[in-house]
Amino acid sequence: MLLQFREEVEAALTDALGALELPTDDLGIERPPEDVDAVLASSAAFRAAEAAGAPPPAVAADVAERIDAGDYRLIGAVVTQGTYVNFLPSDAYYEATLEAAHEDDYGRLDPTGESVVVEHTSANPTGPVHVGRARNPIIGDALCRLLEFAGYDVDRHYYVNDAGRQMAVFTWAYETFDESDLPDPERDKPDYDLVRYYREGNEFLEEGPEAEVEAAEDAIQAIMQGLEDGDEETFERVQRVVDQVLDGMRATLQRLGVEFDEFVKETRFMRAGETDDVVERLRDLDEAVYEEDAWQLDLSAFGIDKNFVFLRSDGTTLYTTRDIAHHEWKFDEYDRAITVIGEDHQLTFEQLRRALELLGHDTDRLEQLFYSWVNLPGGGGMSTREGTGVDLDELLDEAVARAREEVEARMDERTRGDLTDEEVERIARQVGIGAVRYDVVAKQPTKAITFEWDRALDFEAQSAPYVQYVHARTCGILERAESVPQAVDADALTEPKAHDLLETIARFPAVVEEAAAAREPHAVATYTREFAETFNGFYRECPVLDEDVPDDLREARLALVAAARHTVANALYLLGVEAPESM
RNA sequence: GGGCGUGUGGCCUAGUGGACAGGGCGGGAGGUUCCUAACCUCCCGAUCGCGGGUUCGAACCCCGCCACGCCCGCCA
Repeated sequence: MLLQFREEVEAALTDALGALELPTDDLGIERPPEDVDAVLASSAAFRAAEAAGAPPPAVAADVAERIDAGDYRLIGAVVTQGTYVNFLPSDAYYEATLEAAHEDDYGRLDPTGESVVVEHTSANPTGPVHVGRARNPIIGDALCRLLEFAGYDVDRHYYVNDAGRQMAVFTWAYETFDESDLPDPERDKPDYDLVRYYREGNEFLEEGPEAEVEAAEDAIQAIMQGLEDGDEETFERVQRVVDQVLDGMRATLQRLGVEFDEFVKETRFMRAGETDDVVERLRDLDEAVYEEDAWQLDLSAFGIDKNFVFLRSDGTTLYTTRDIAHHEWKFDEYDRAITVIGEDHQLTFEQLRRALELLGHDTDRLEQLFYSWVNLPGGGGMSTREGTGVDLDELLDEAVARAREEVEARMDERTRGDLTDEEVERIARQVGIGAVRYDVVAKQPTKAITFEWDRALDFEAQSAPYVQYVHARTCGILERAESVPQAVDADALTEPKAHDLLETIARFPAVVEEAAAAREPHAVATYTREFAETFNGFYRECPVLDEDVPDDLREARLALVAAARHTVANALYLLGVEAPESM
């Protein structure tokens, strides 16, 4: 309802400033500090003071004077506080909020008619997903949920790098080494099984006897050439490895609640000839240069000193060359393309963007969301090839185990019956996985983070369980009440804490709109925290089911709790954090 | 050396031009015969990396510097 309130405030301010012959280009609408009793405020008087030839507070008073709250449905009163013009809500504002949030899908915005493909994760199918990469699926999936909720038509893609040198090495290693020479897999999953060959192969290439390494390089080269030439048998050999590893990785991502609409393989753009076509067109560009037997693009006009090599001297293409074909396909199929990608790919992505621009594409349709790496304490990075780091499976196991301990520790203090084993397991899973996702999604992606068990799995305040607990509380109340009233009178809700809660609920659709527009899922996490705090304030001061509560008040408070439940459930959904009905 | 990013109490973090910088962790003091205490209340604690500039007003914009991260491969 805040969105509608804002529209009224805009209209009111525009009219008032216009009537006073003051500029209306910057209305200065903002959200006031917590202790100010207004939904929105305007700081326009600061800037209008000079034009008005009067001190700012006097201008604010004039503006407020000009606005008749009675002309508006949602604005209850307009008051000044110093230079600020504050807009207070009407009874109808609370009424309308309660009514809107009665719906299960409260906060969902109207379809925009715009299609967008979000590519995220896209980790090379070389082995188990580790924590260093875990930011990508978590941020990417939250972004997808957010955009979809905000009315976009979203497709989720995982781009599979199945054609690079890495995969050629992997395929060669898989076909060359014998399982009996490898260590036992860390888990009974195909990605853990196969990564042993990949690691063994890389080690061999680095430290093996020179002559044998040379022979291996020939074999690897043959695989790459086979892919480039569209050789079916080579494709199948590589796919045998790729598909197995991918199955394992997909299973891990599924534990996190992350799923995709499509796994797009880069070989697809080689088989049908799109990549060759891209090479042709790049070669025809004025910026194309042929140096040291390789075709390159001179991007110095864009401030990129490093030449972008798009065709190796051996005639094979590079990752980014294939990615150009991939993105041309995205441009054909979707209105917008967003890629969630590690900051270490910034230069490559810039080269991709510029190349696409030179090929005549409108690259404003291409967006990227960079996140920085997760490091290990002590400064080490995580590498699949070297086998360093913490596997995502390991993190999730540990998270659930710690959550289980927490649930069991709280069993003794429970005032309401024991939990069954299934319930303990369900809560542990929801809380453990939720804590991991929340911890990652709540932070700005550009900030570097260092992985620490205790911090990642802290179930105290400002974590998923804190918010999940609020959801469980709403469910607890509603379950006991048995029925939620259909039509209620919001006028019965007079306490400040009830109004605070309604105002916070009213903000939700605006939070969705702004977070989606800015591509900032973490803003939703910030909101859930504020929401939980506000709900707990209401919970403390406004009993719902107490015998002393009169019927009409009880009904109104029940409706408010139902509205709160829909809001927090949807907010958690956007973050990919499950909303337990009890915990 | 160049490019991109980050710098907010002891630690983590929100806040991209406006009302005393908001939370959490930690430390201290309290709260439950009452809808789930994974909760709440109060207290302790900040030269918003440093220096300049723009502005009525700067954590936020501009310039310089410092620190840290990432990139600068015919890898992905």
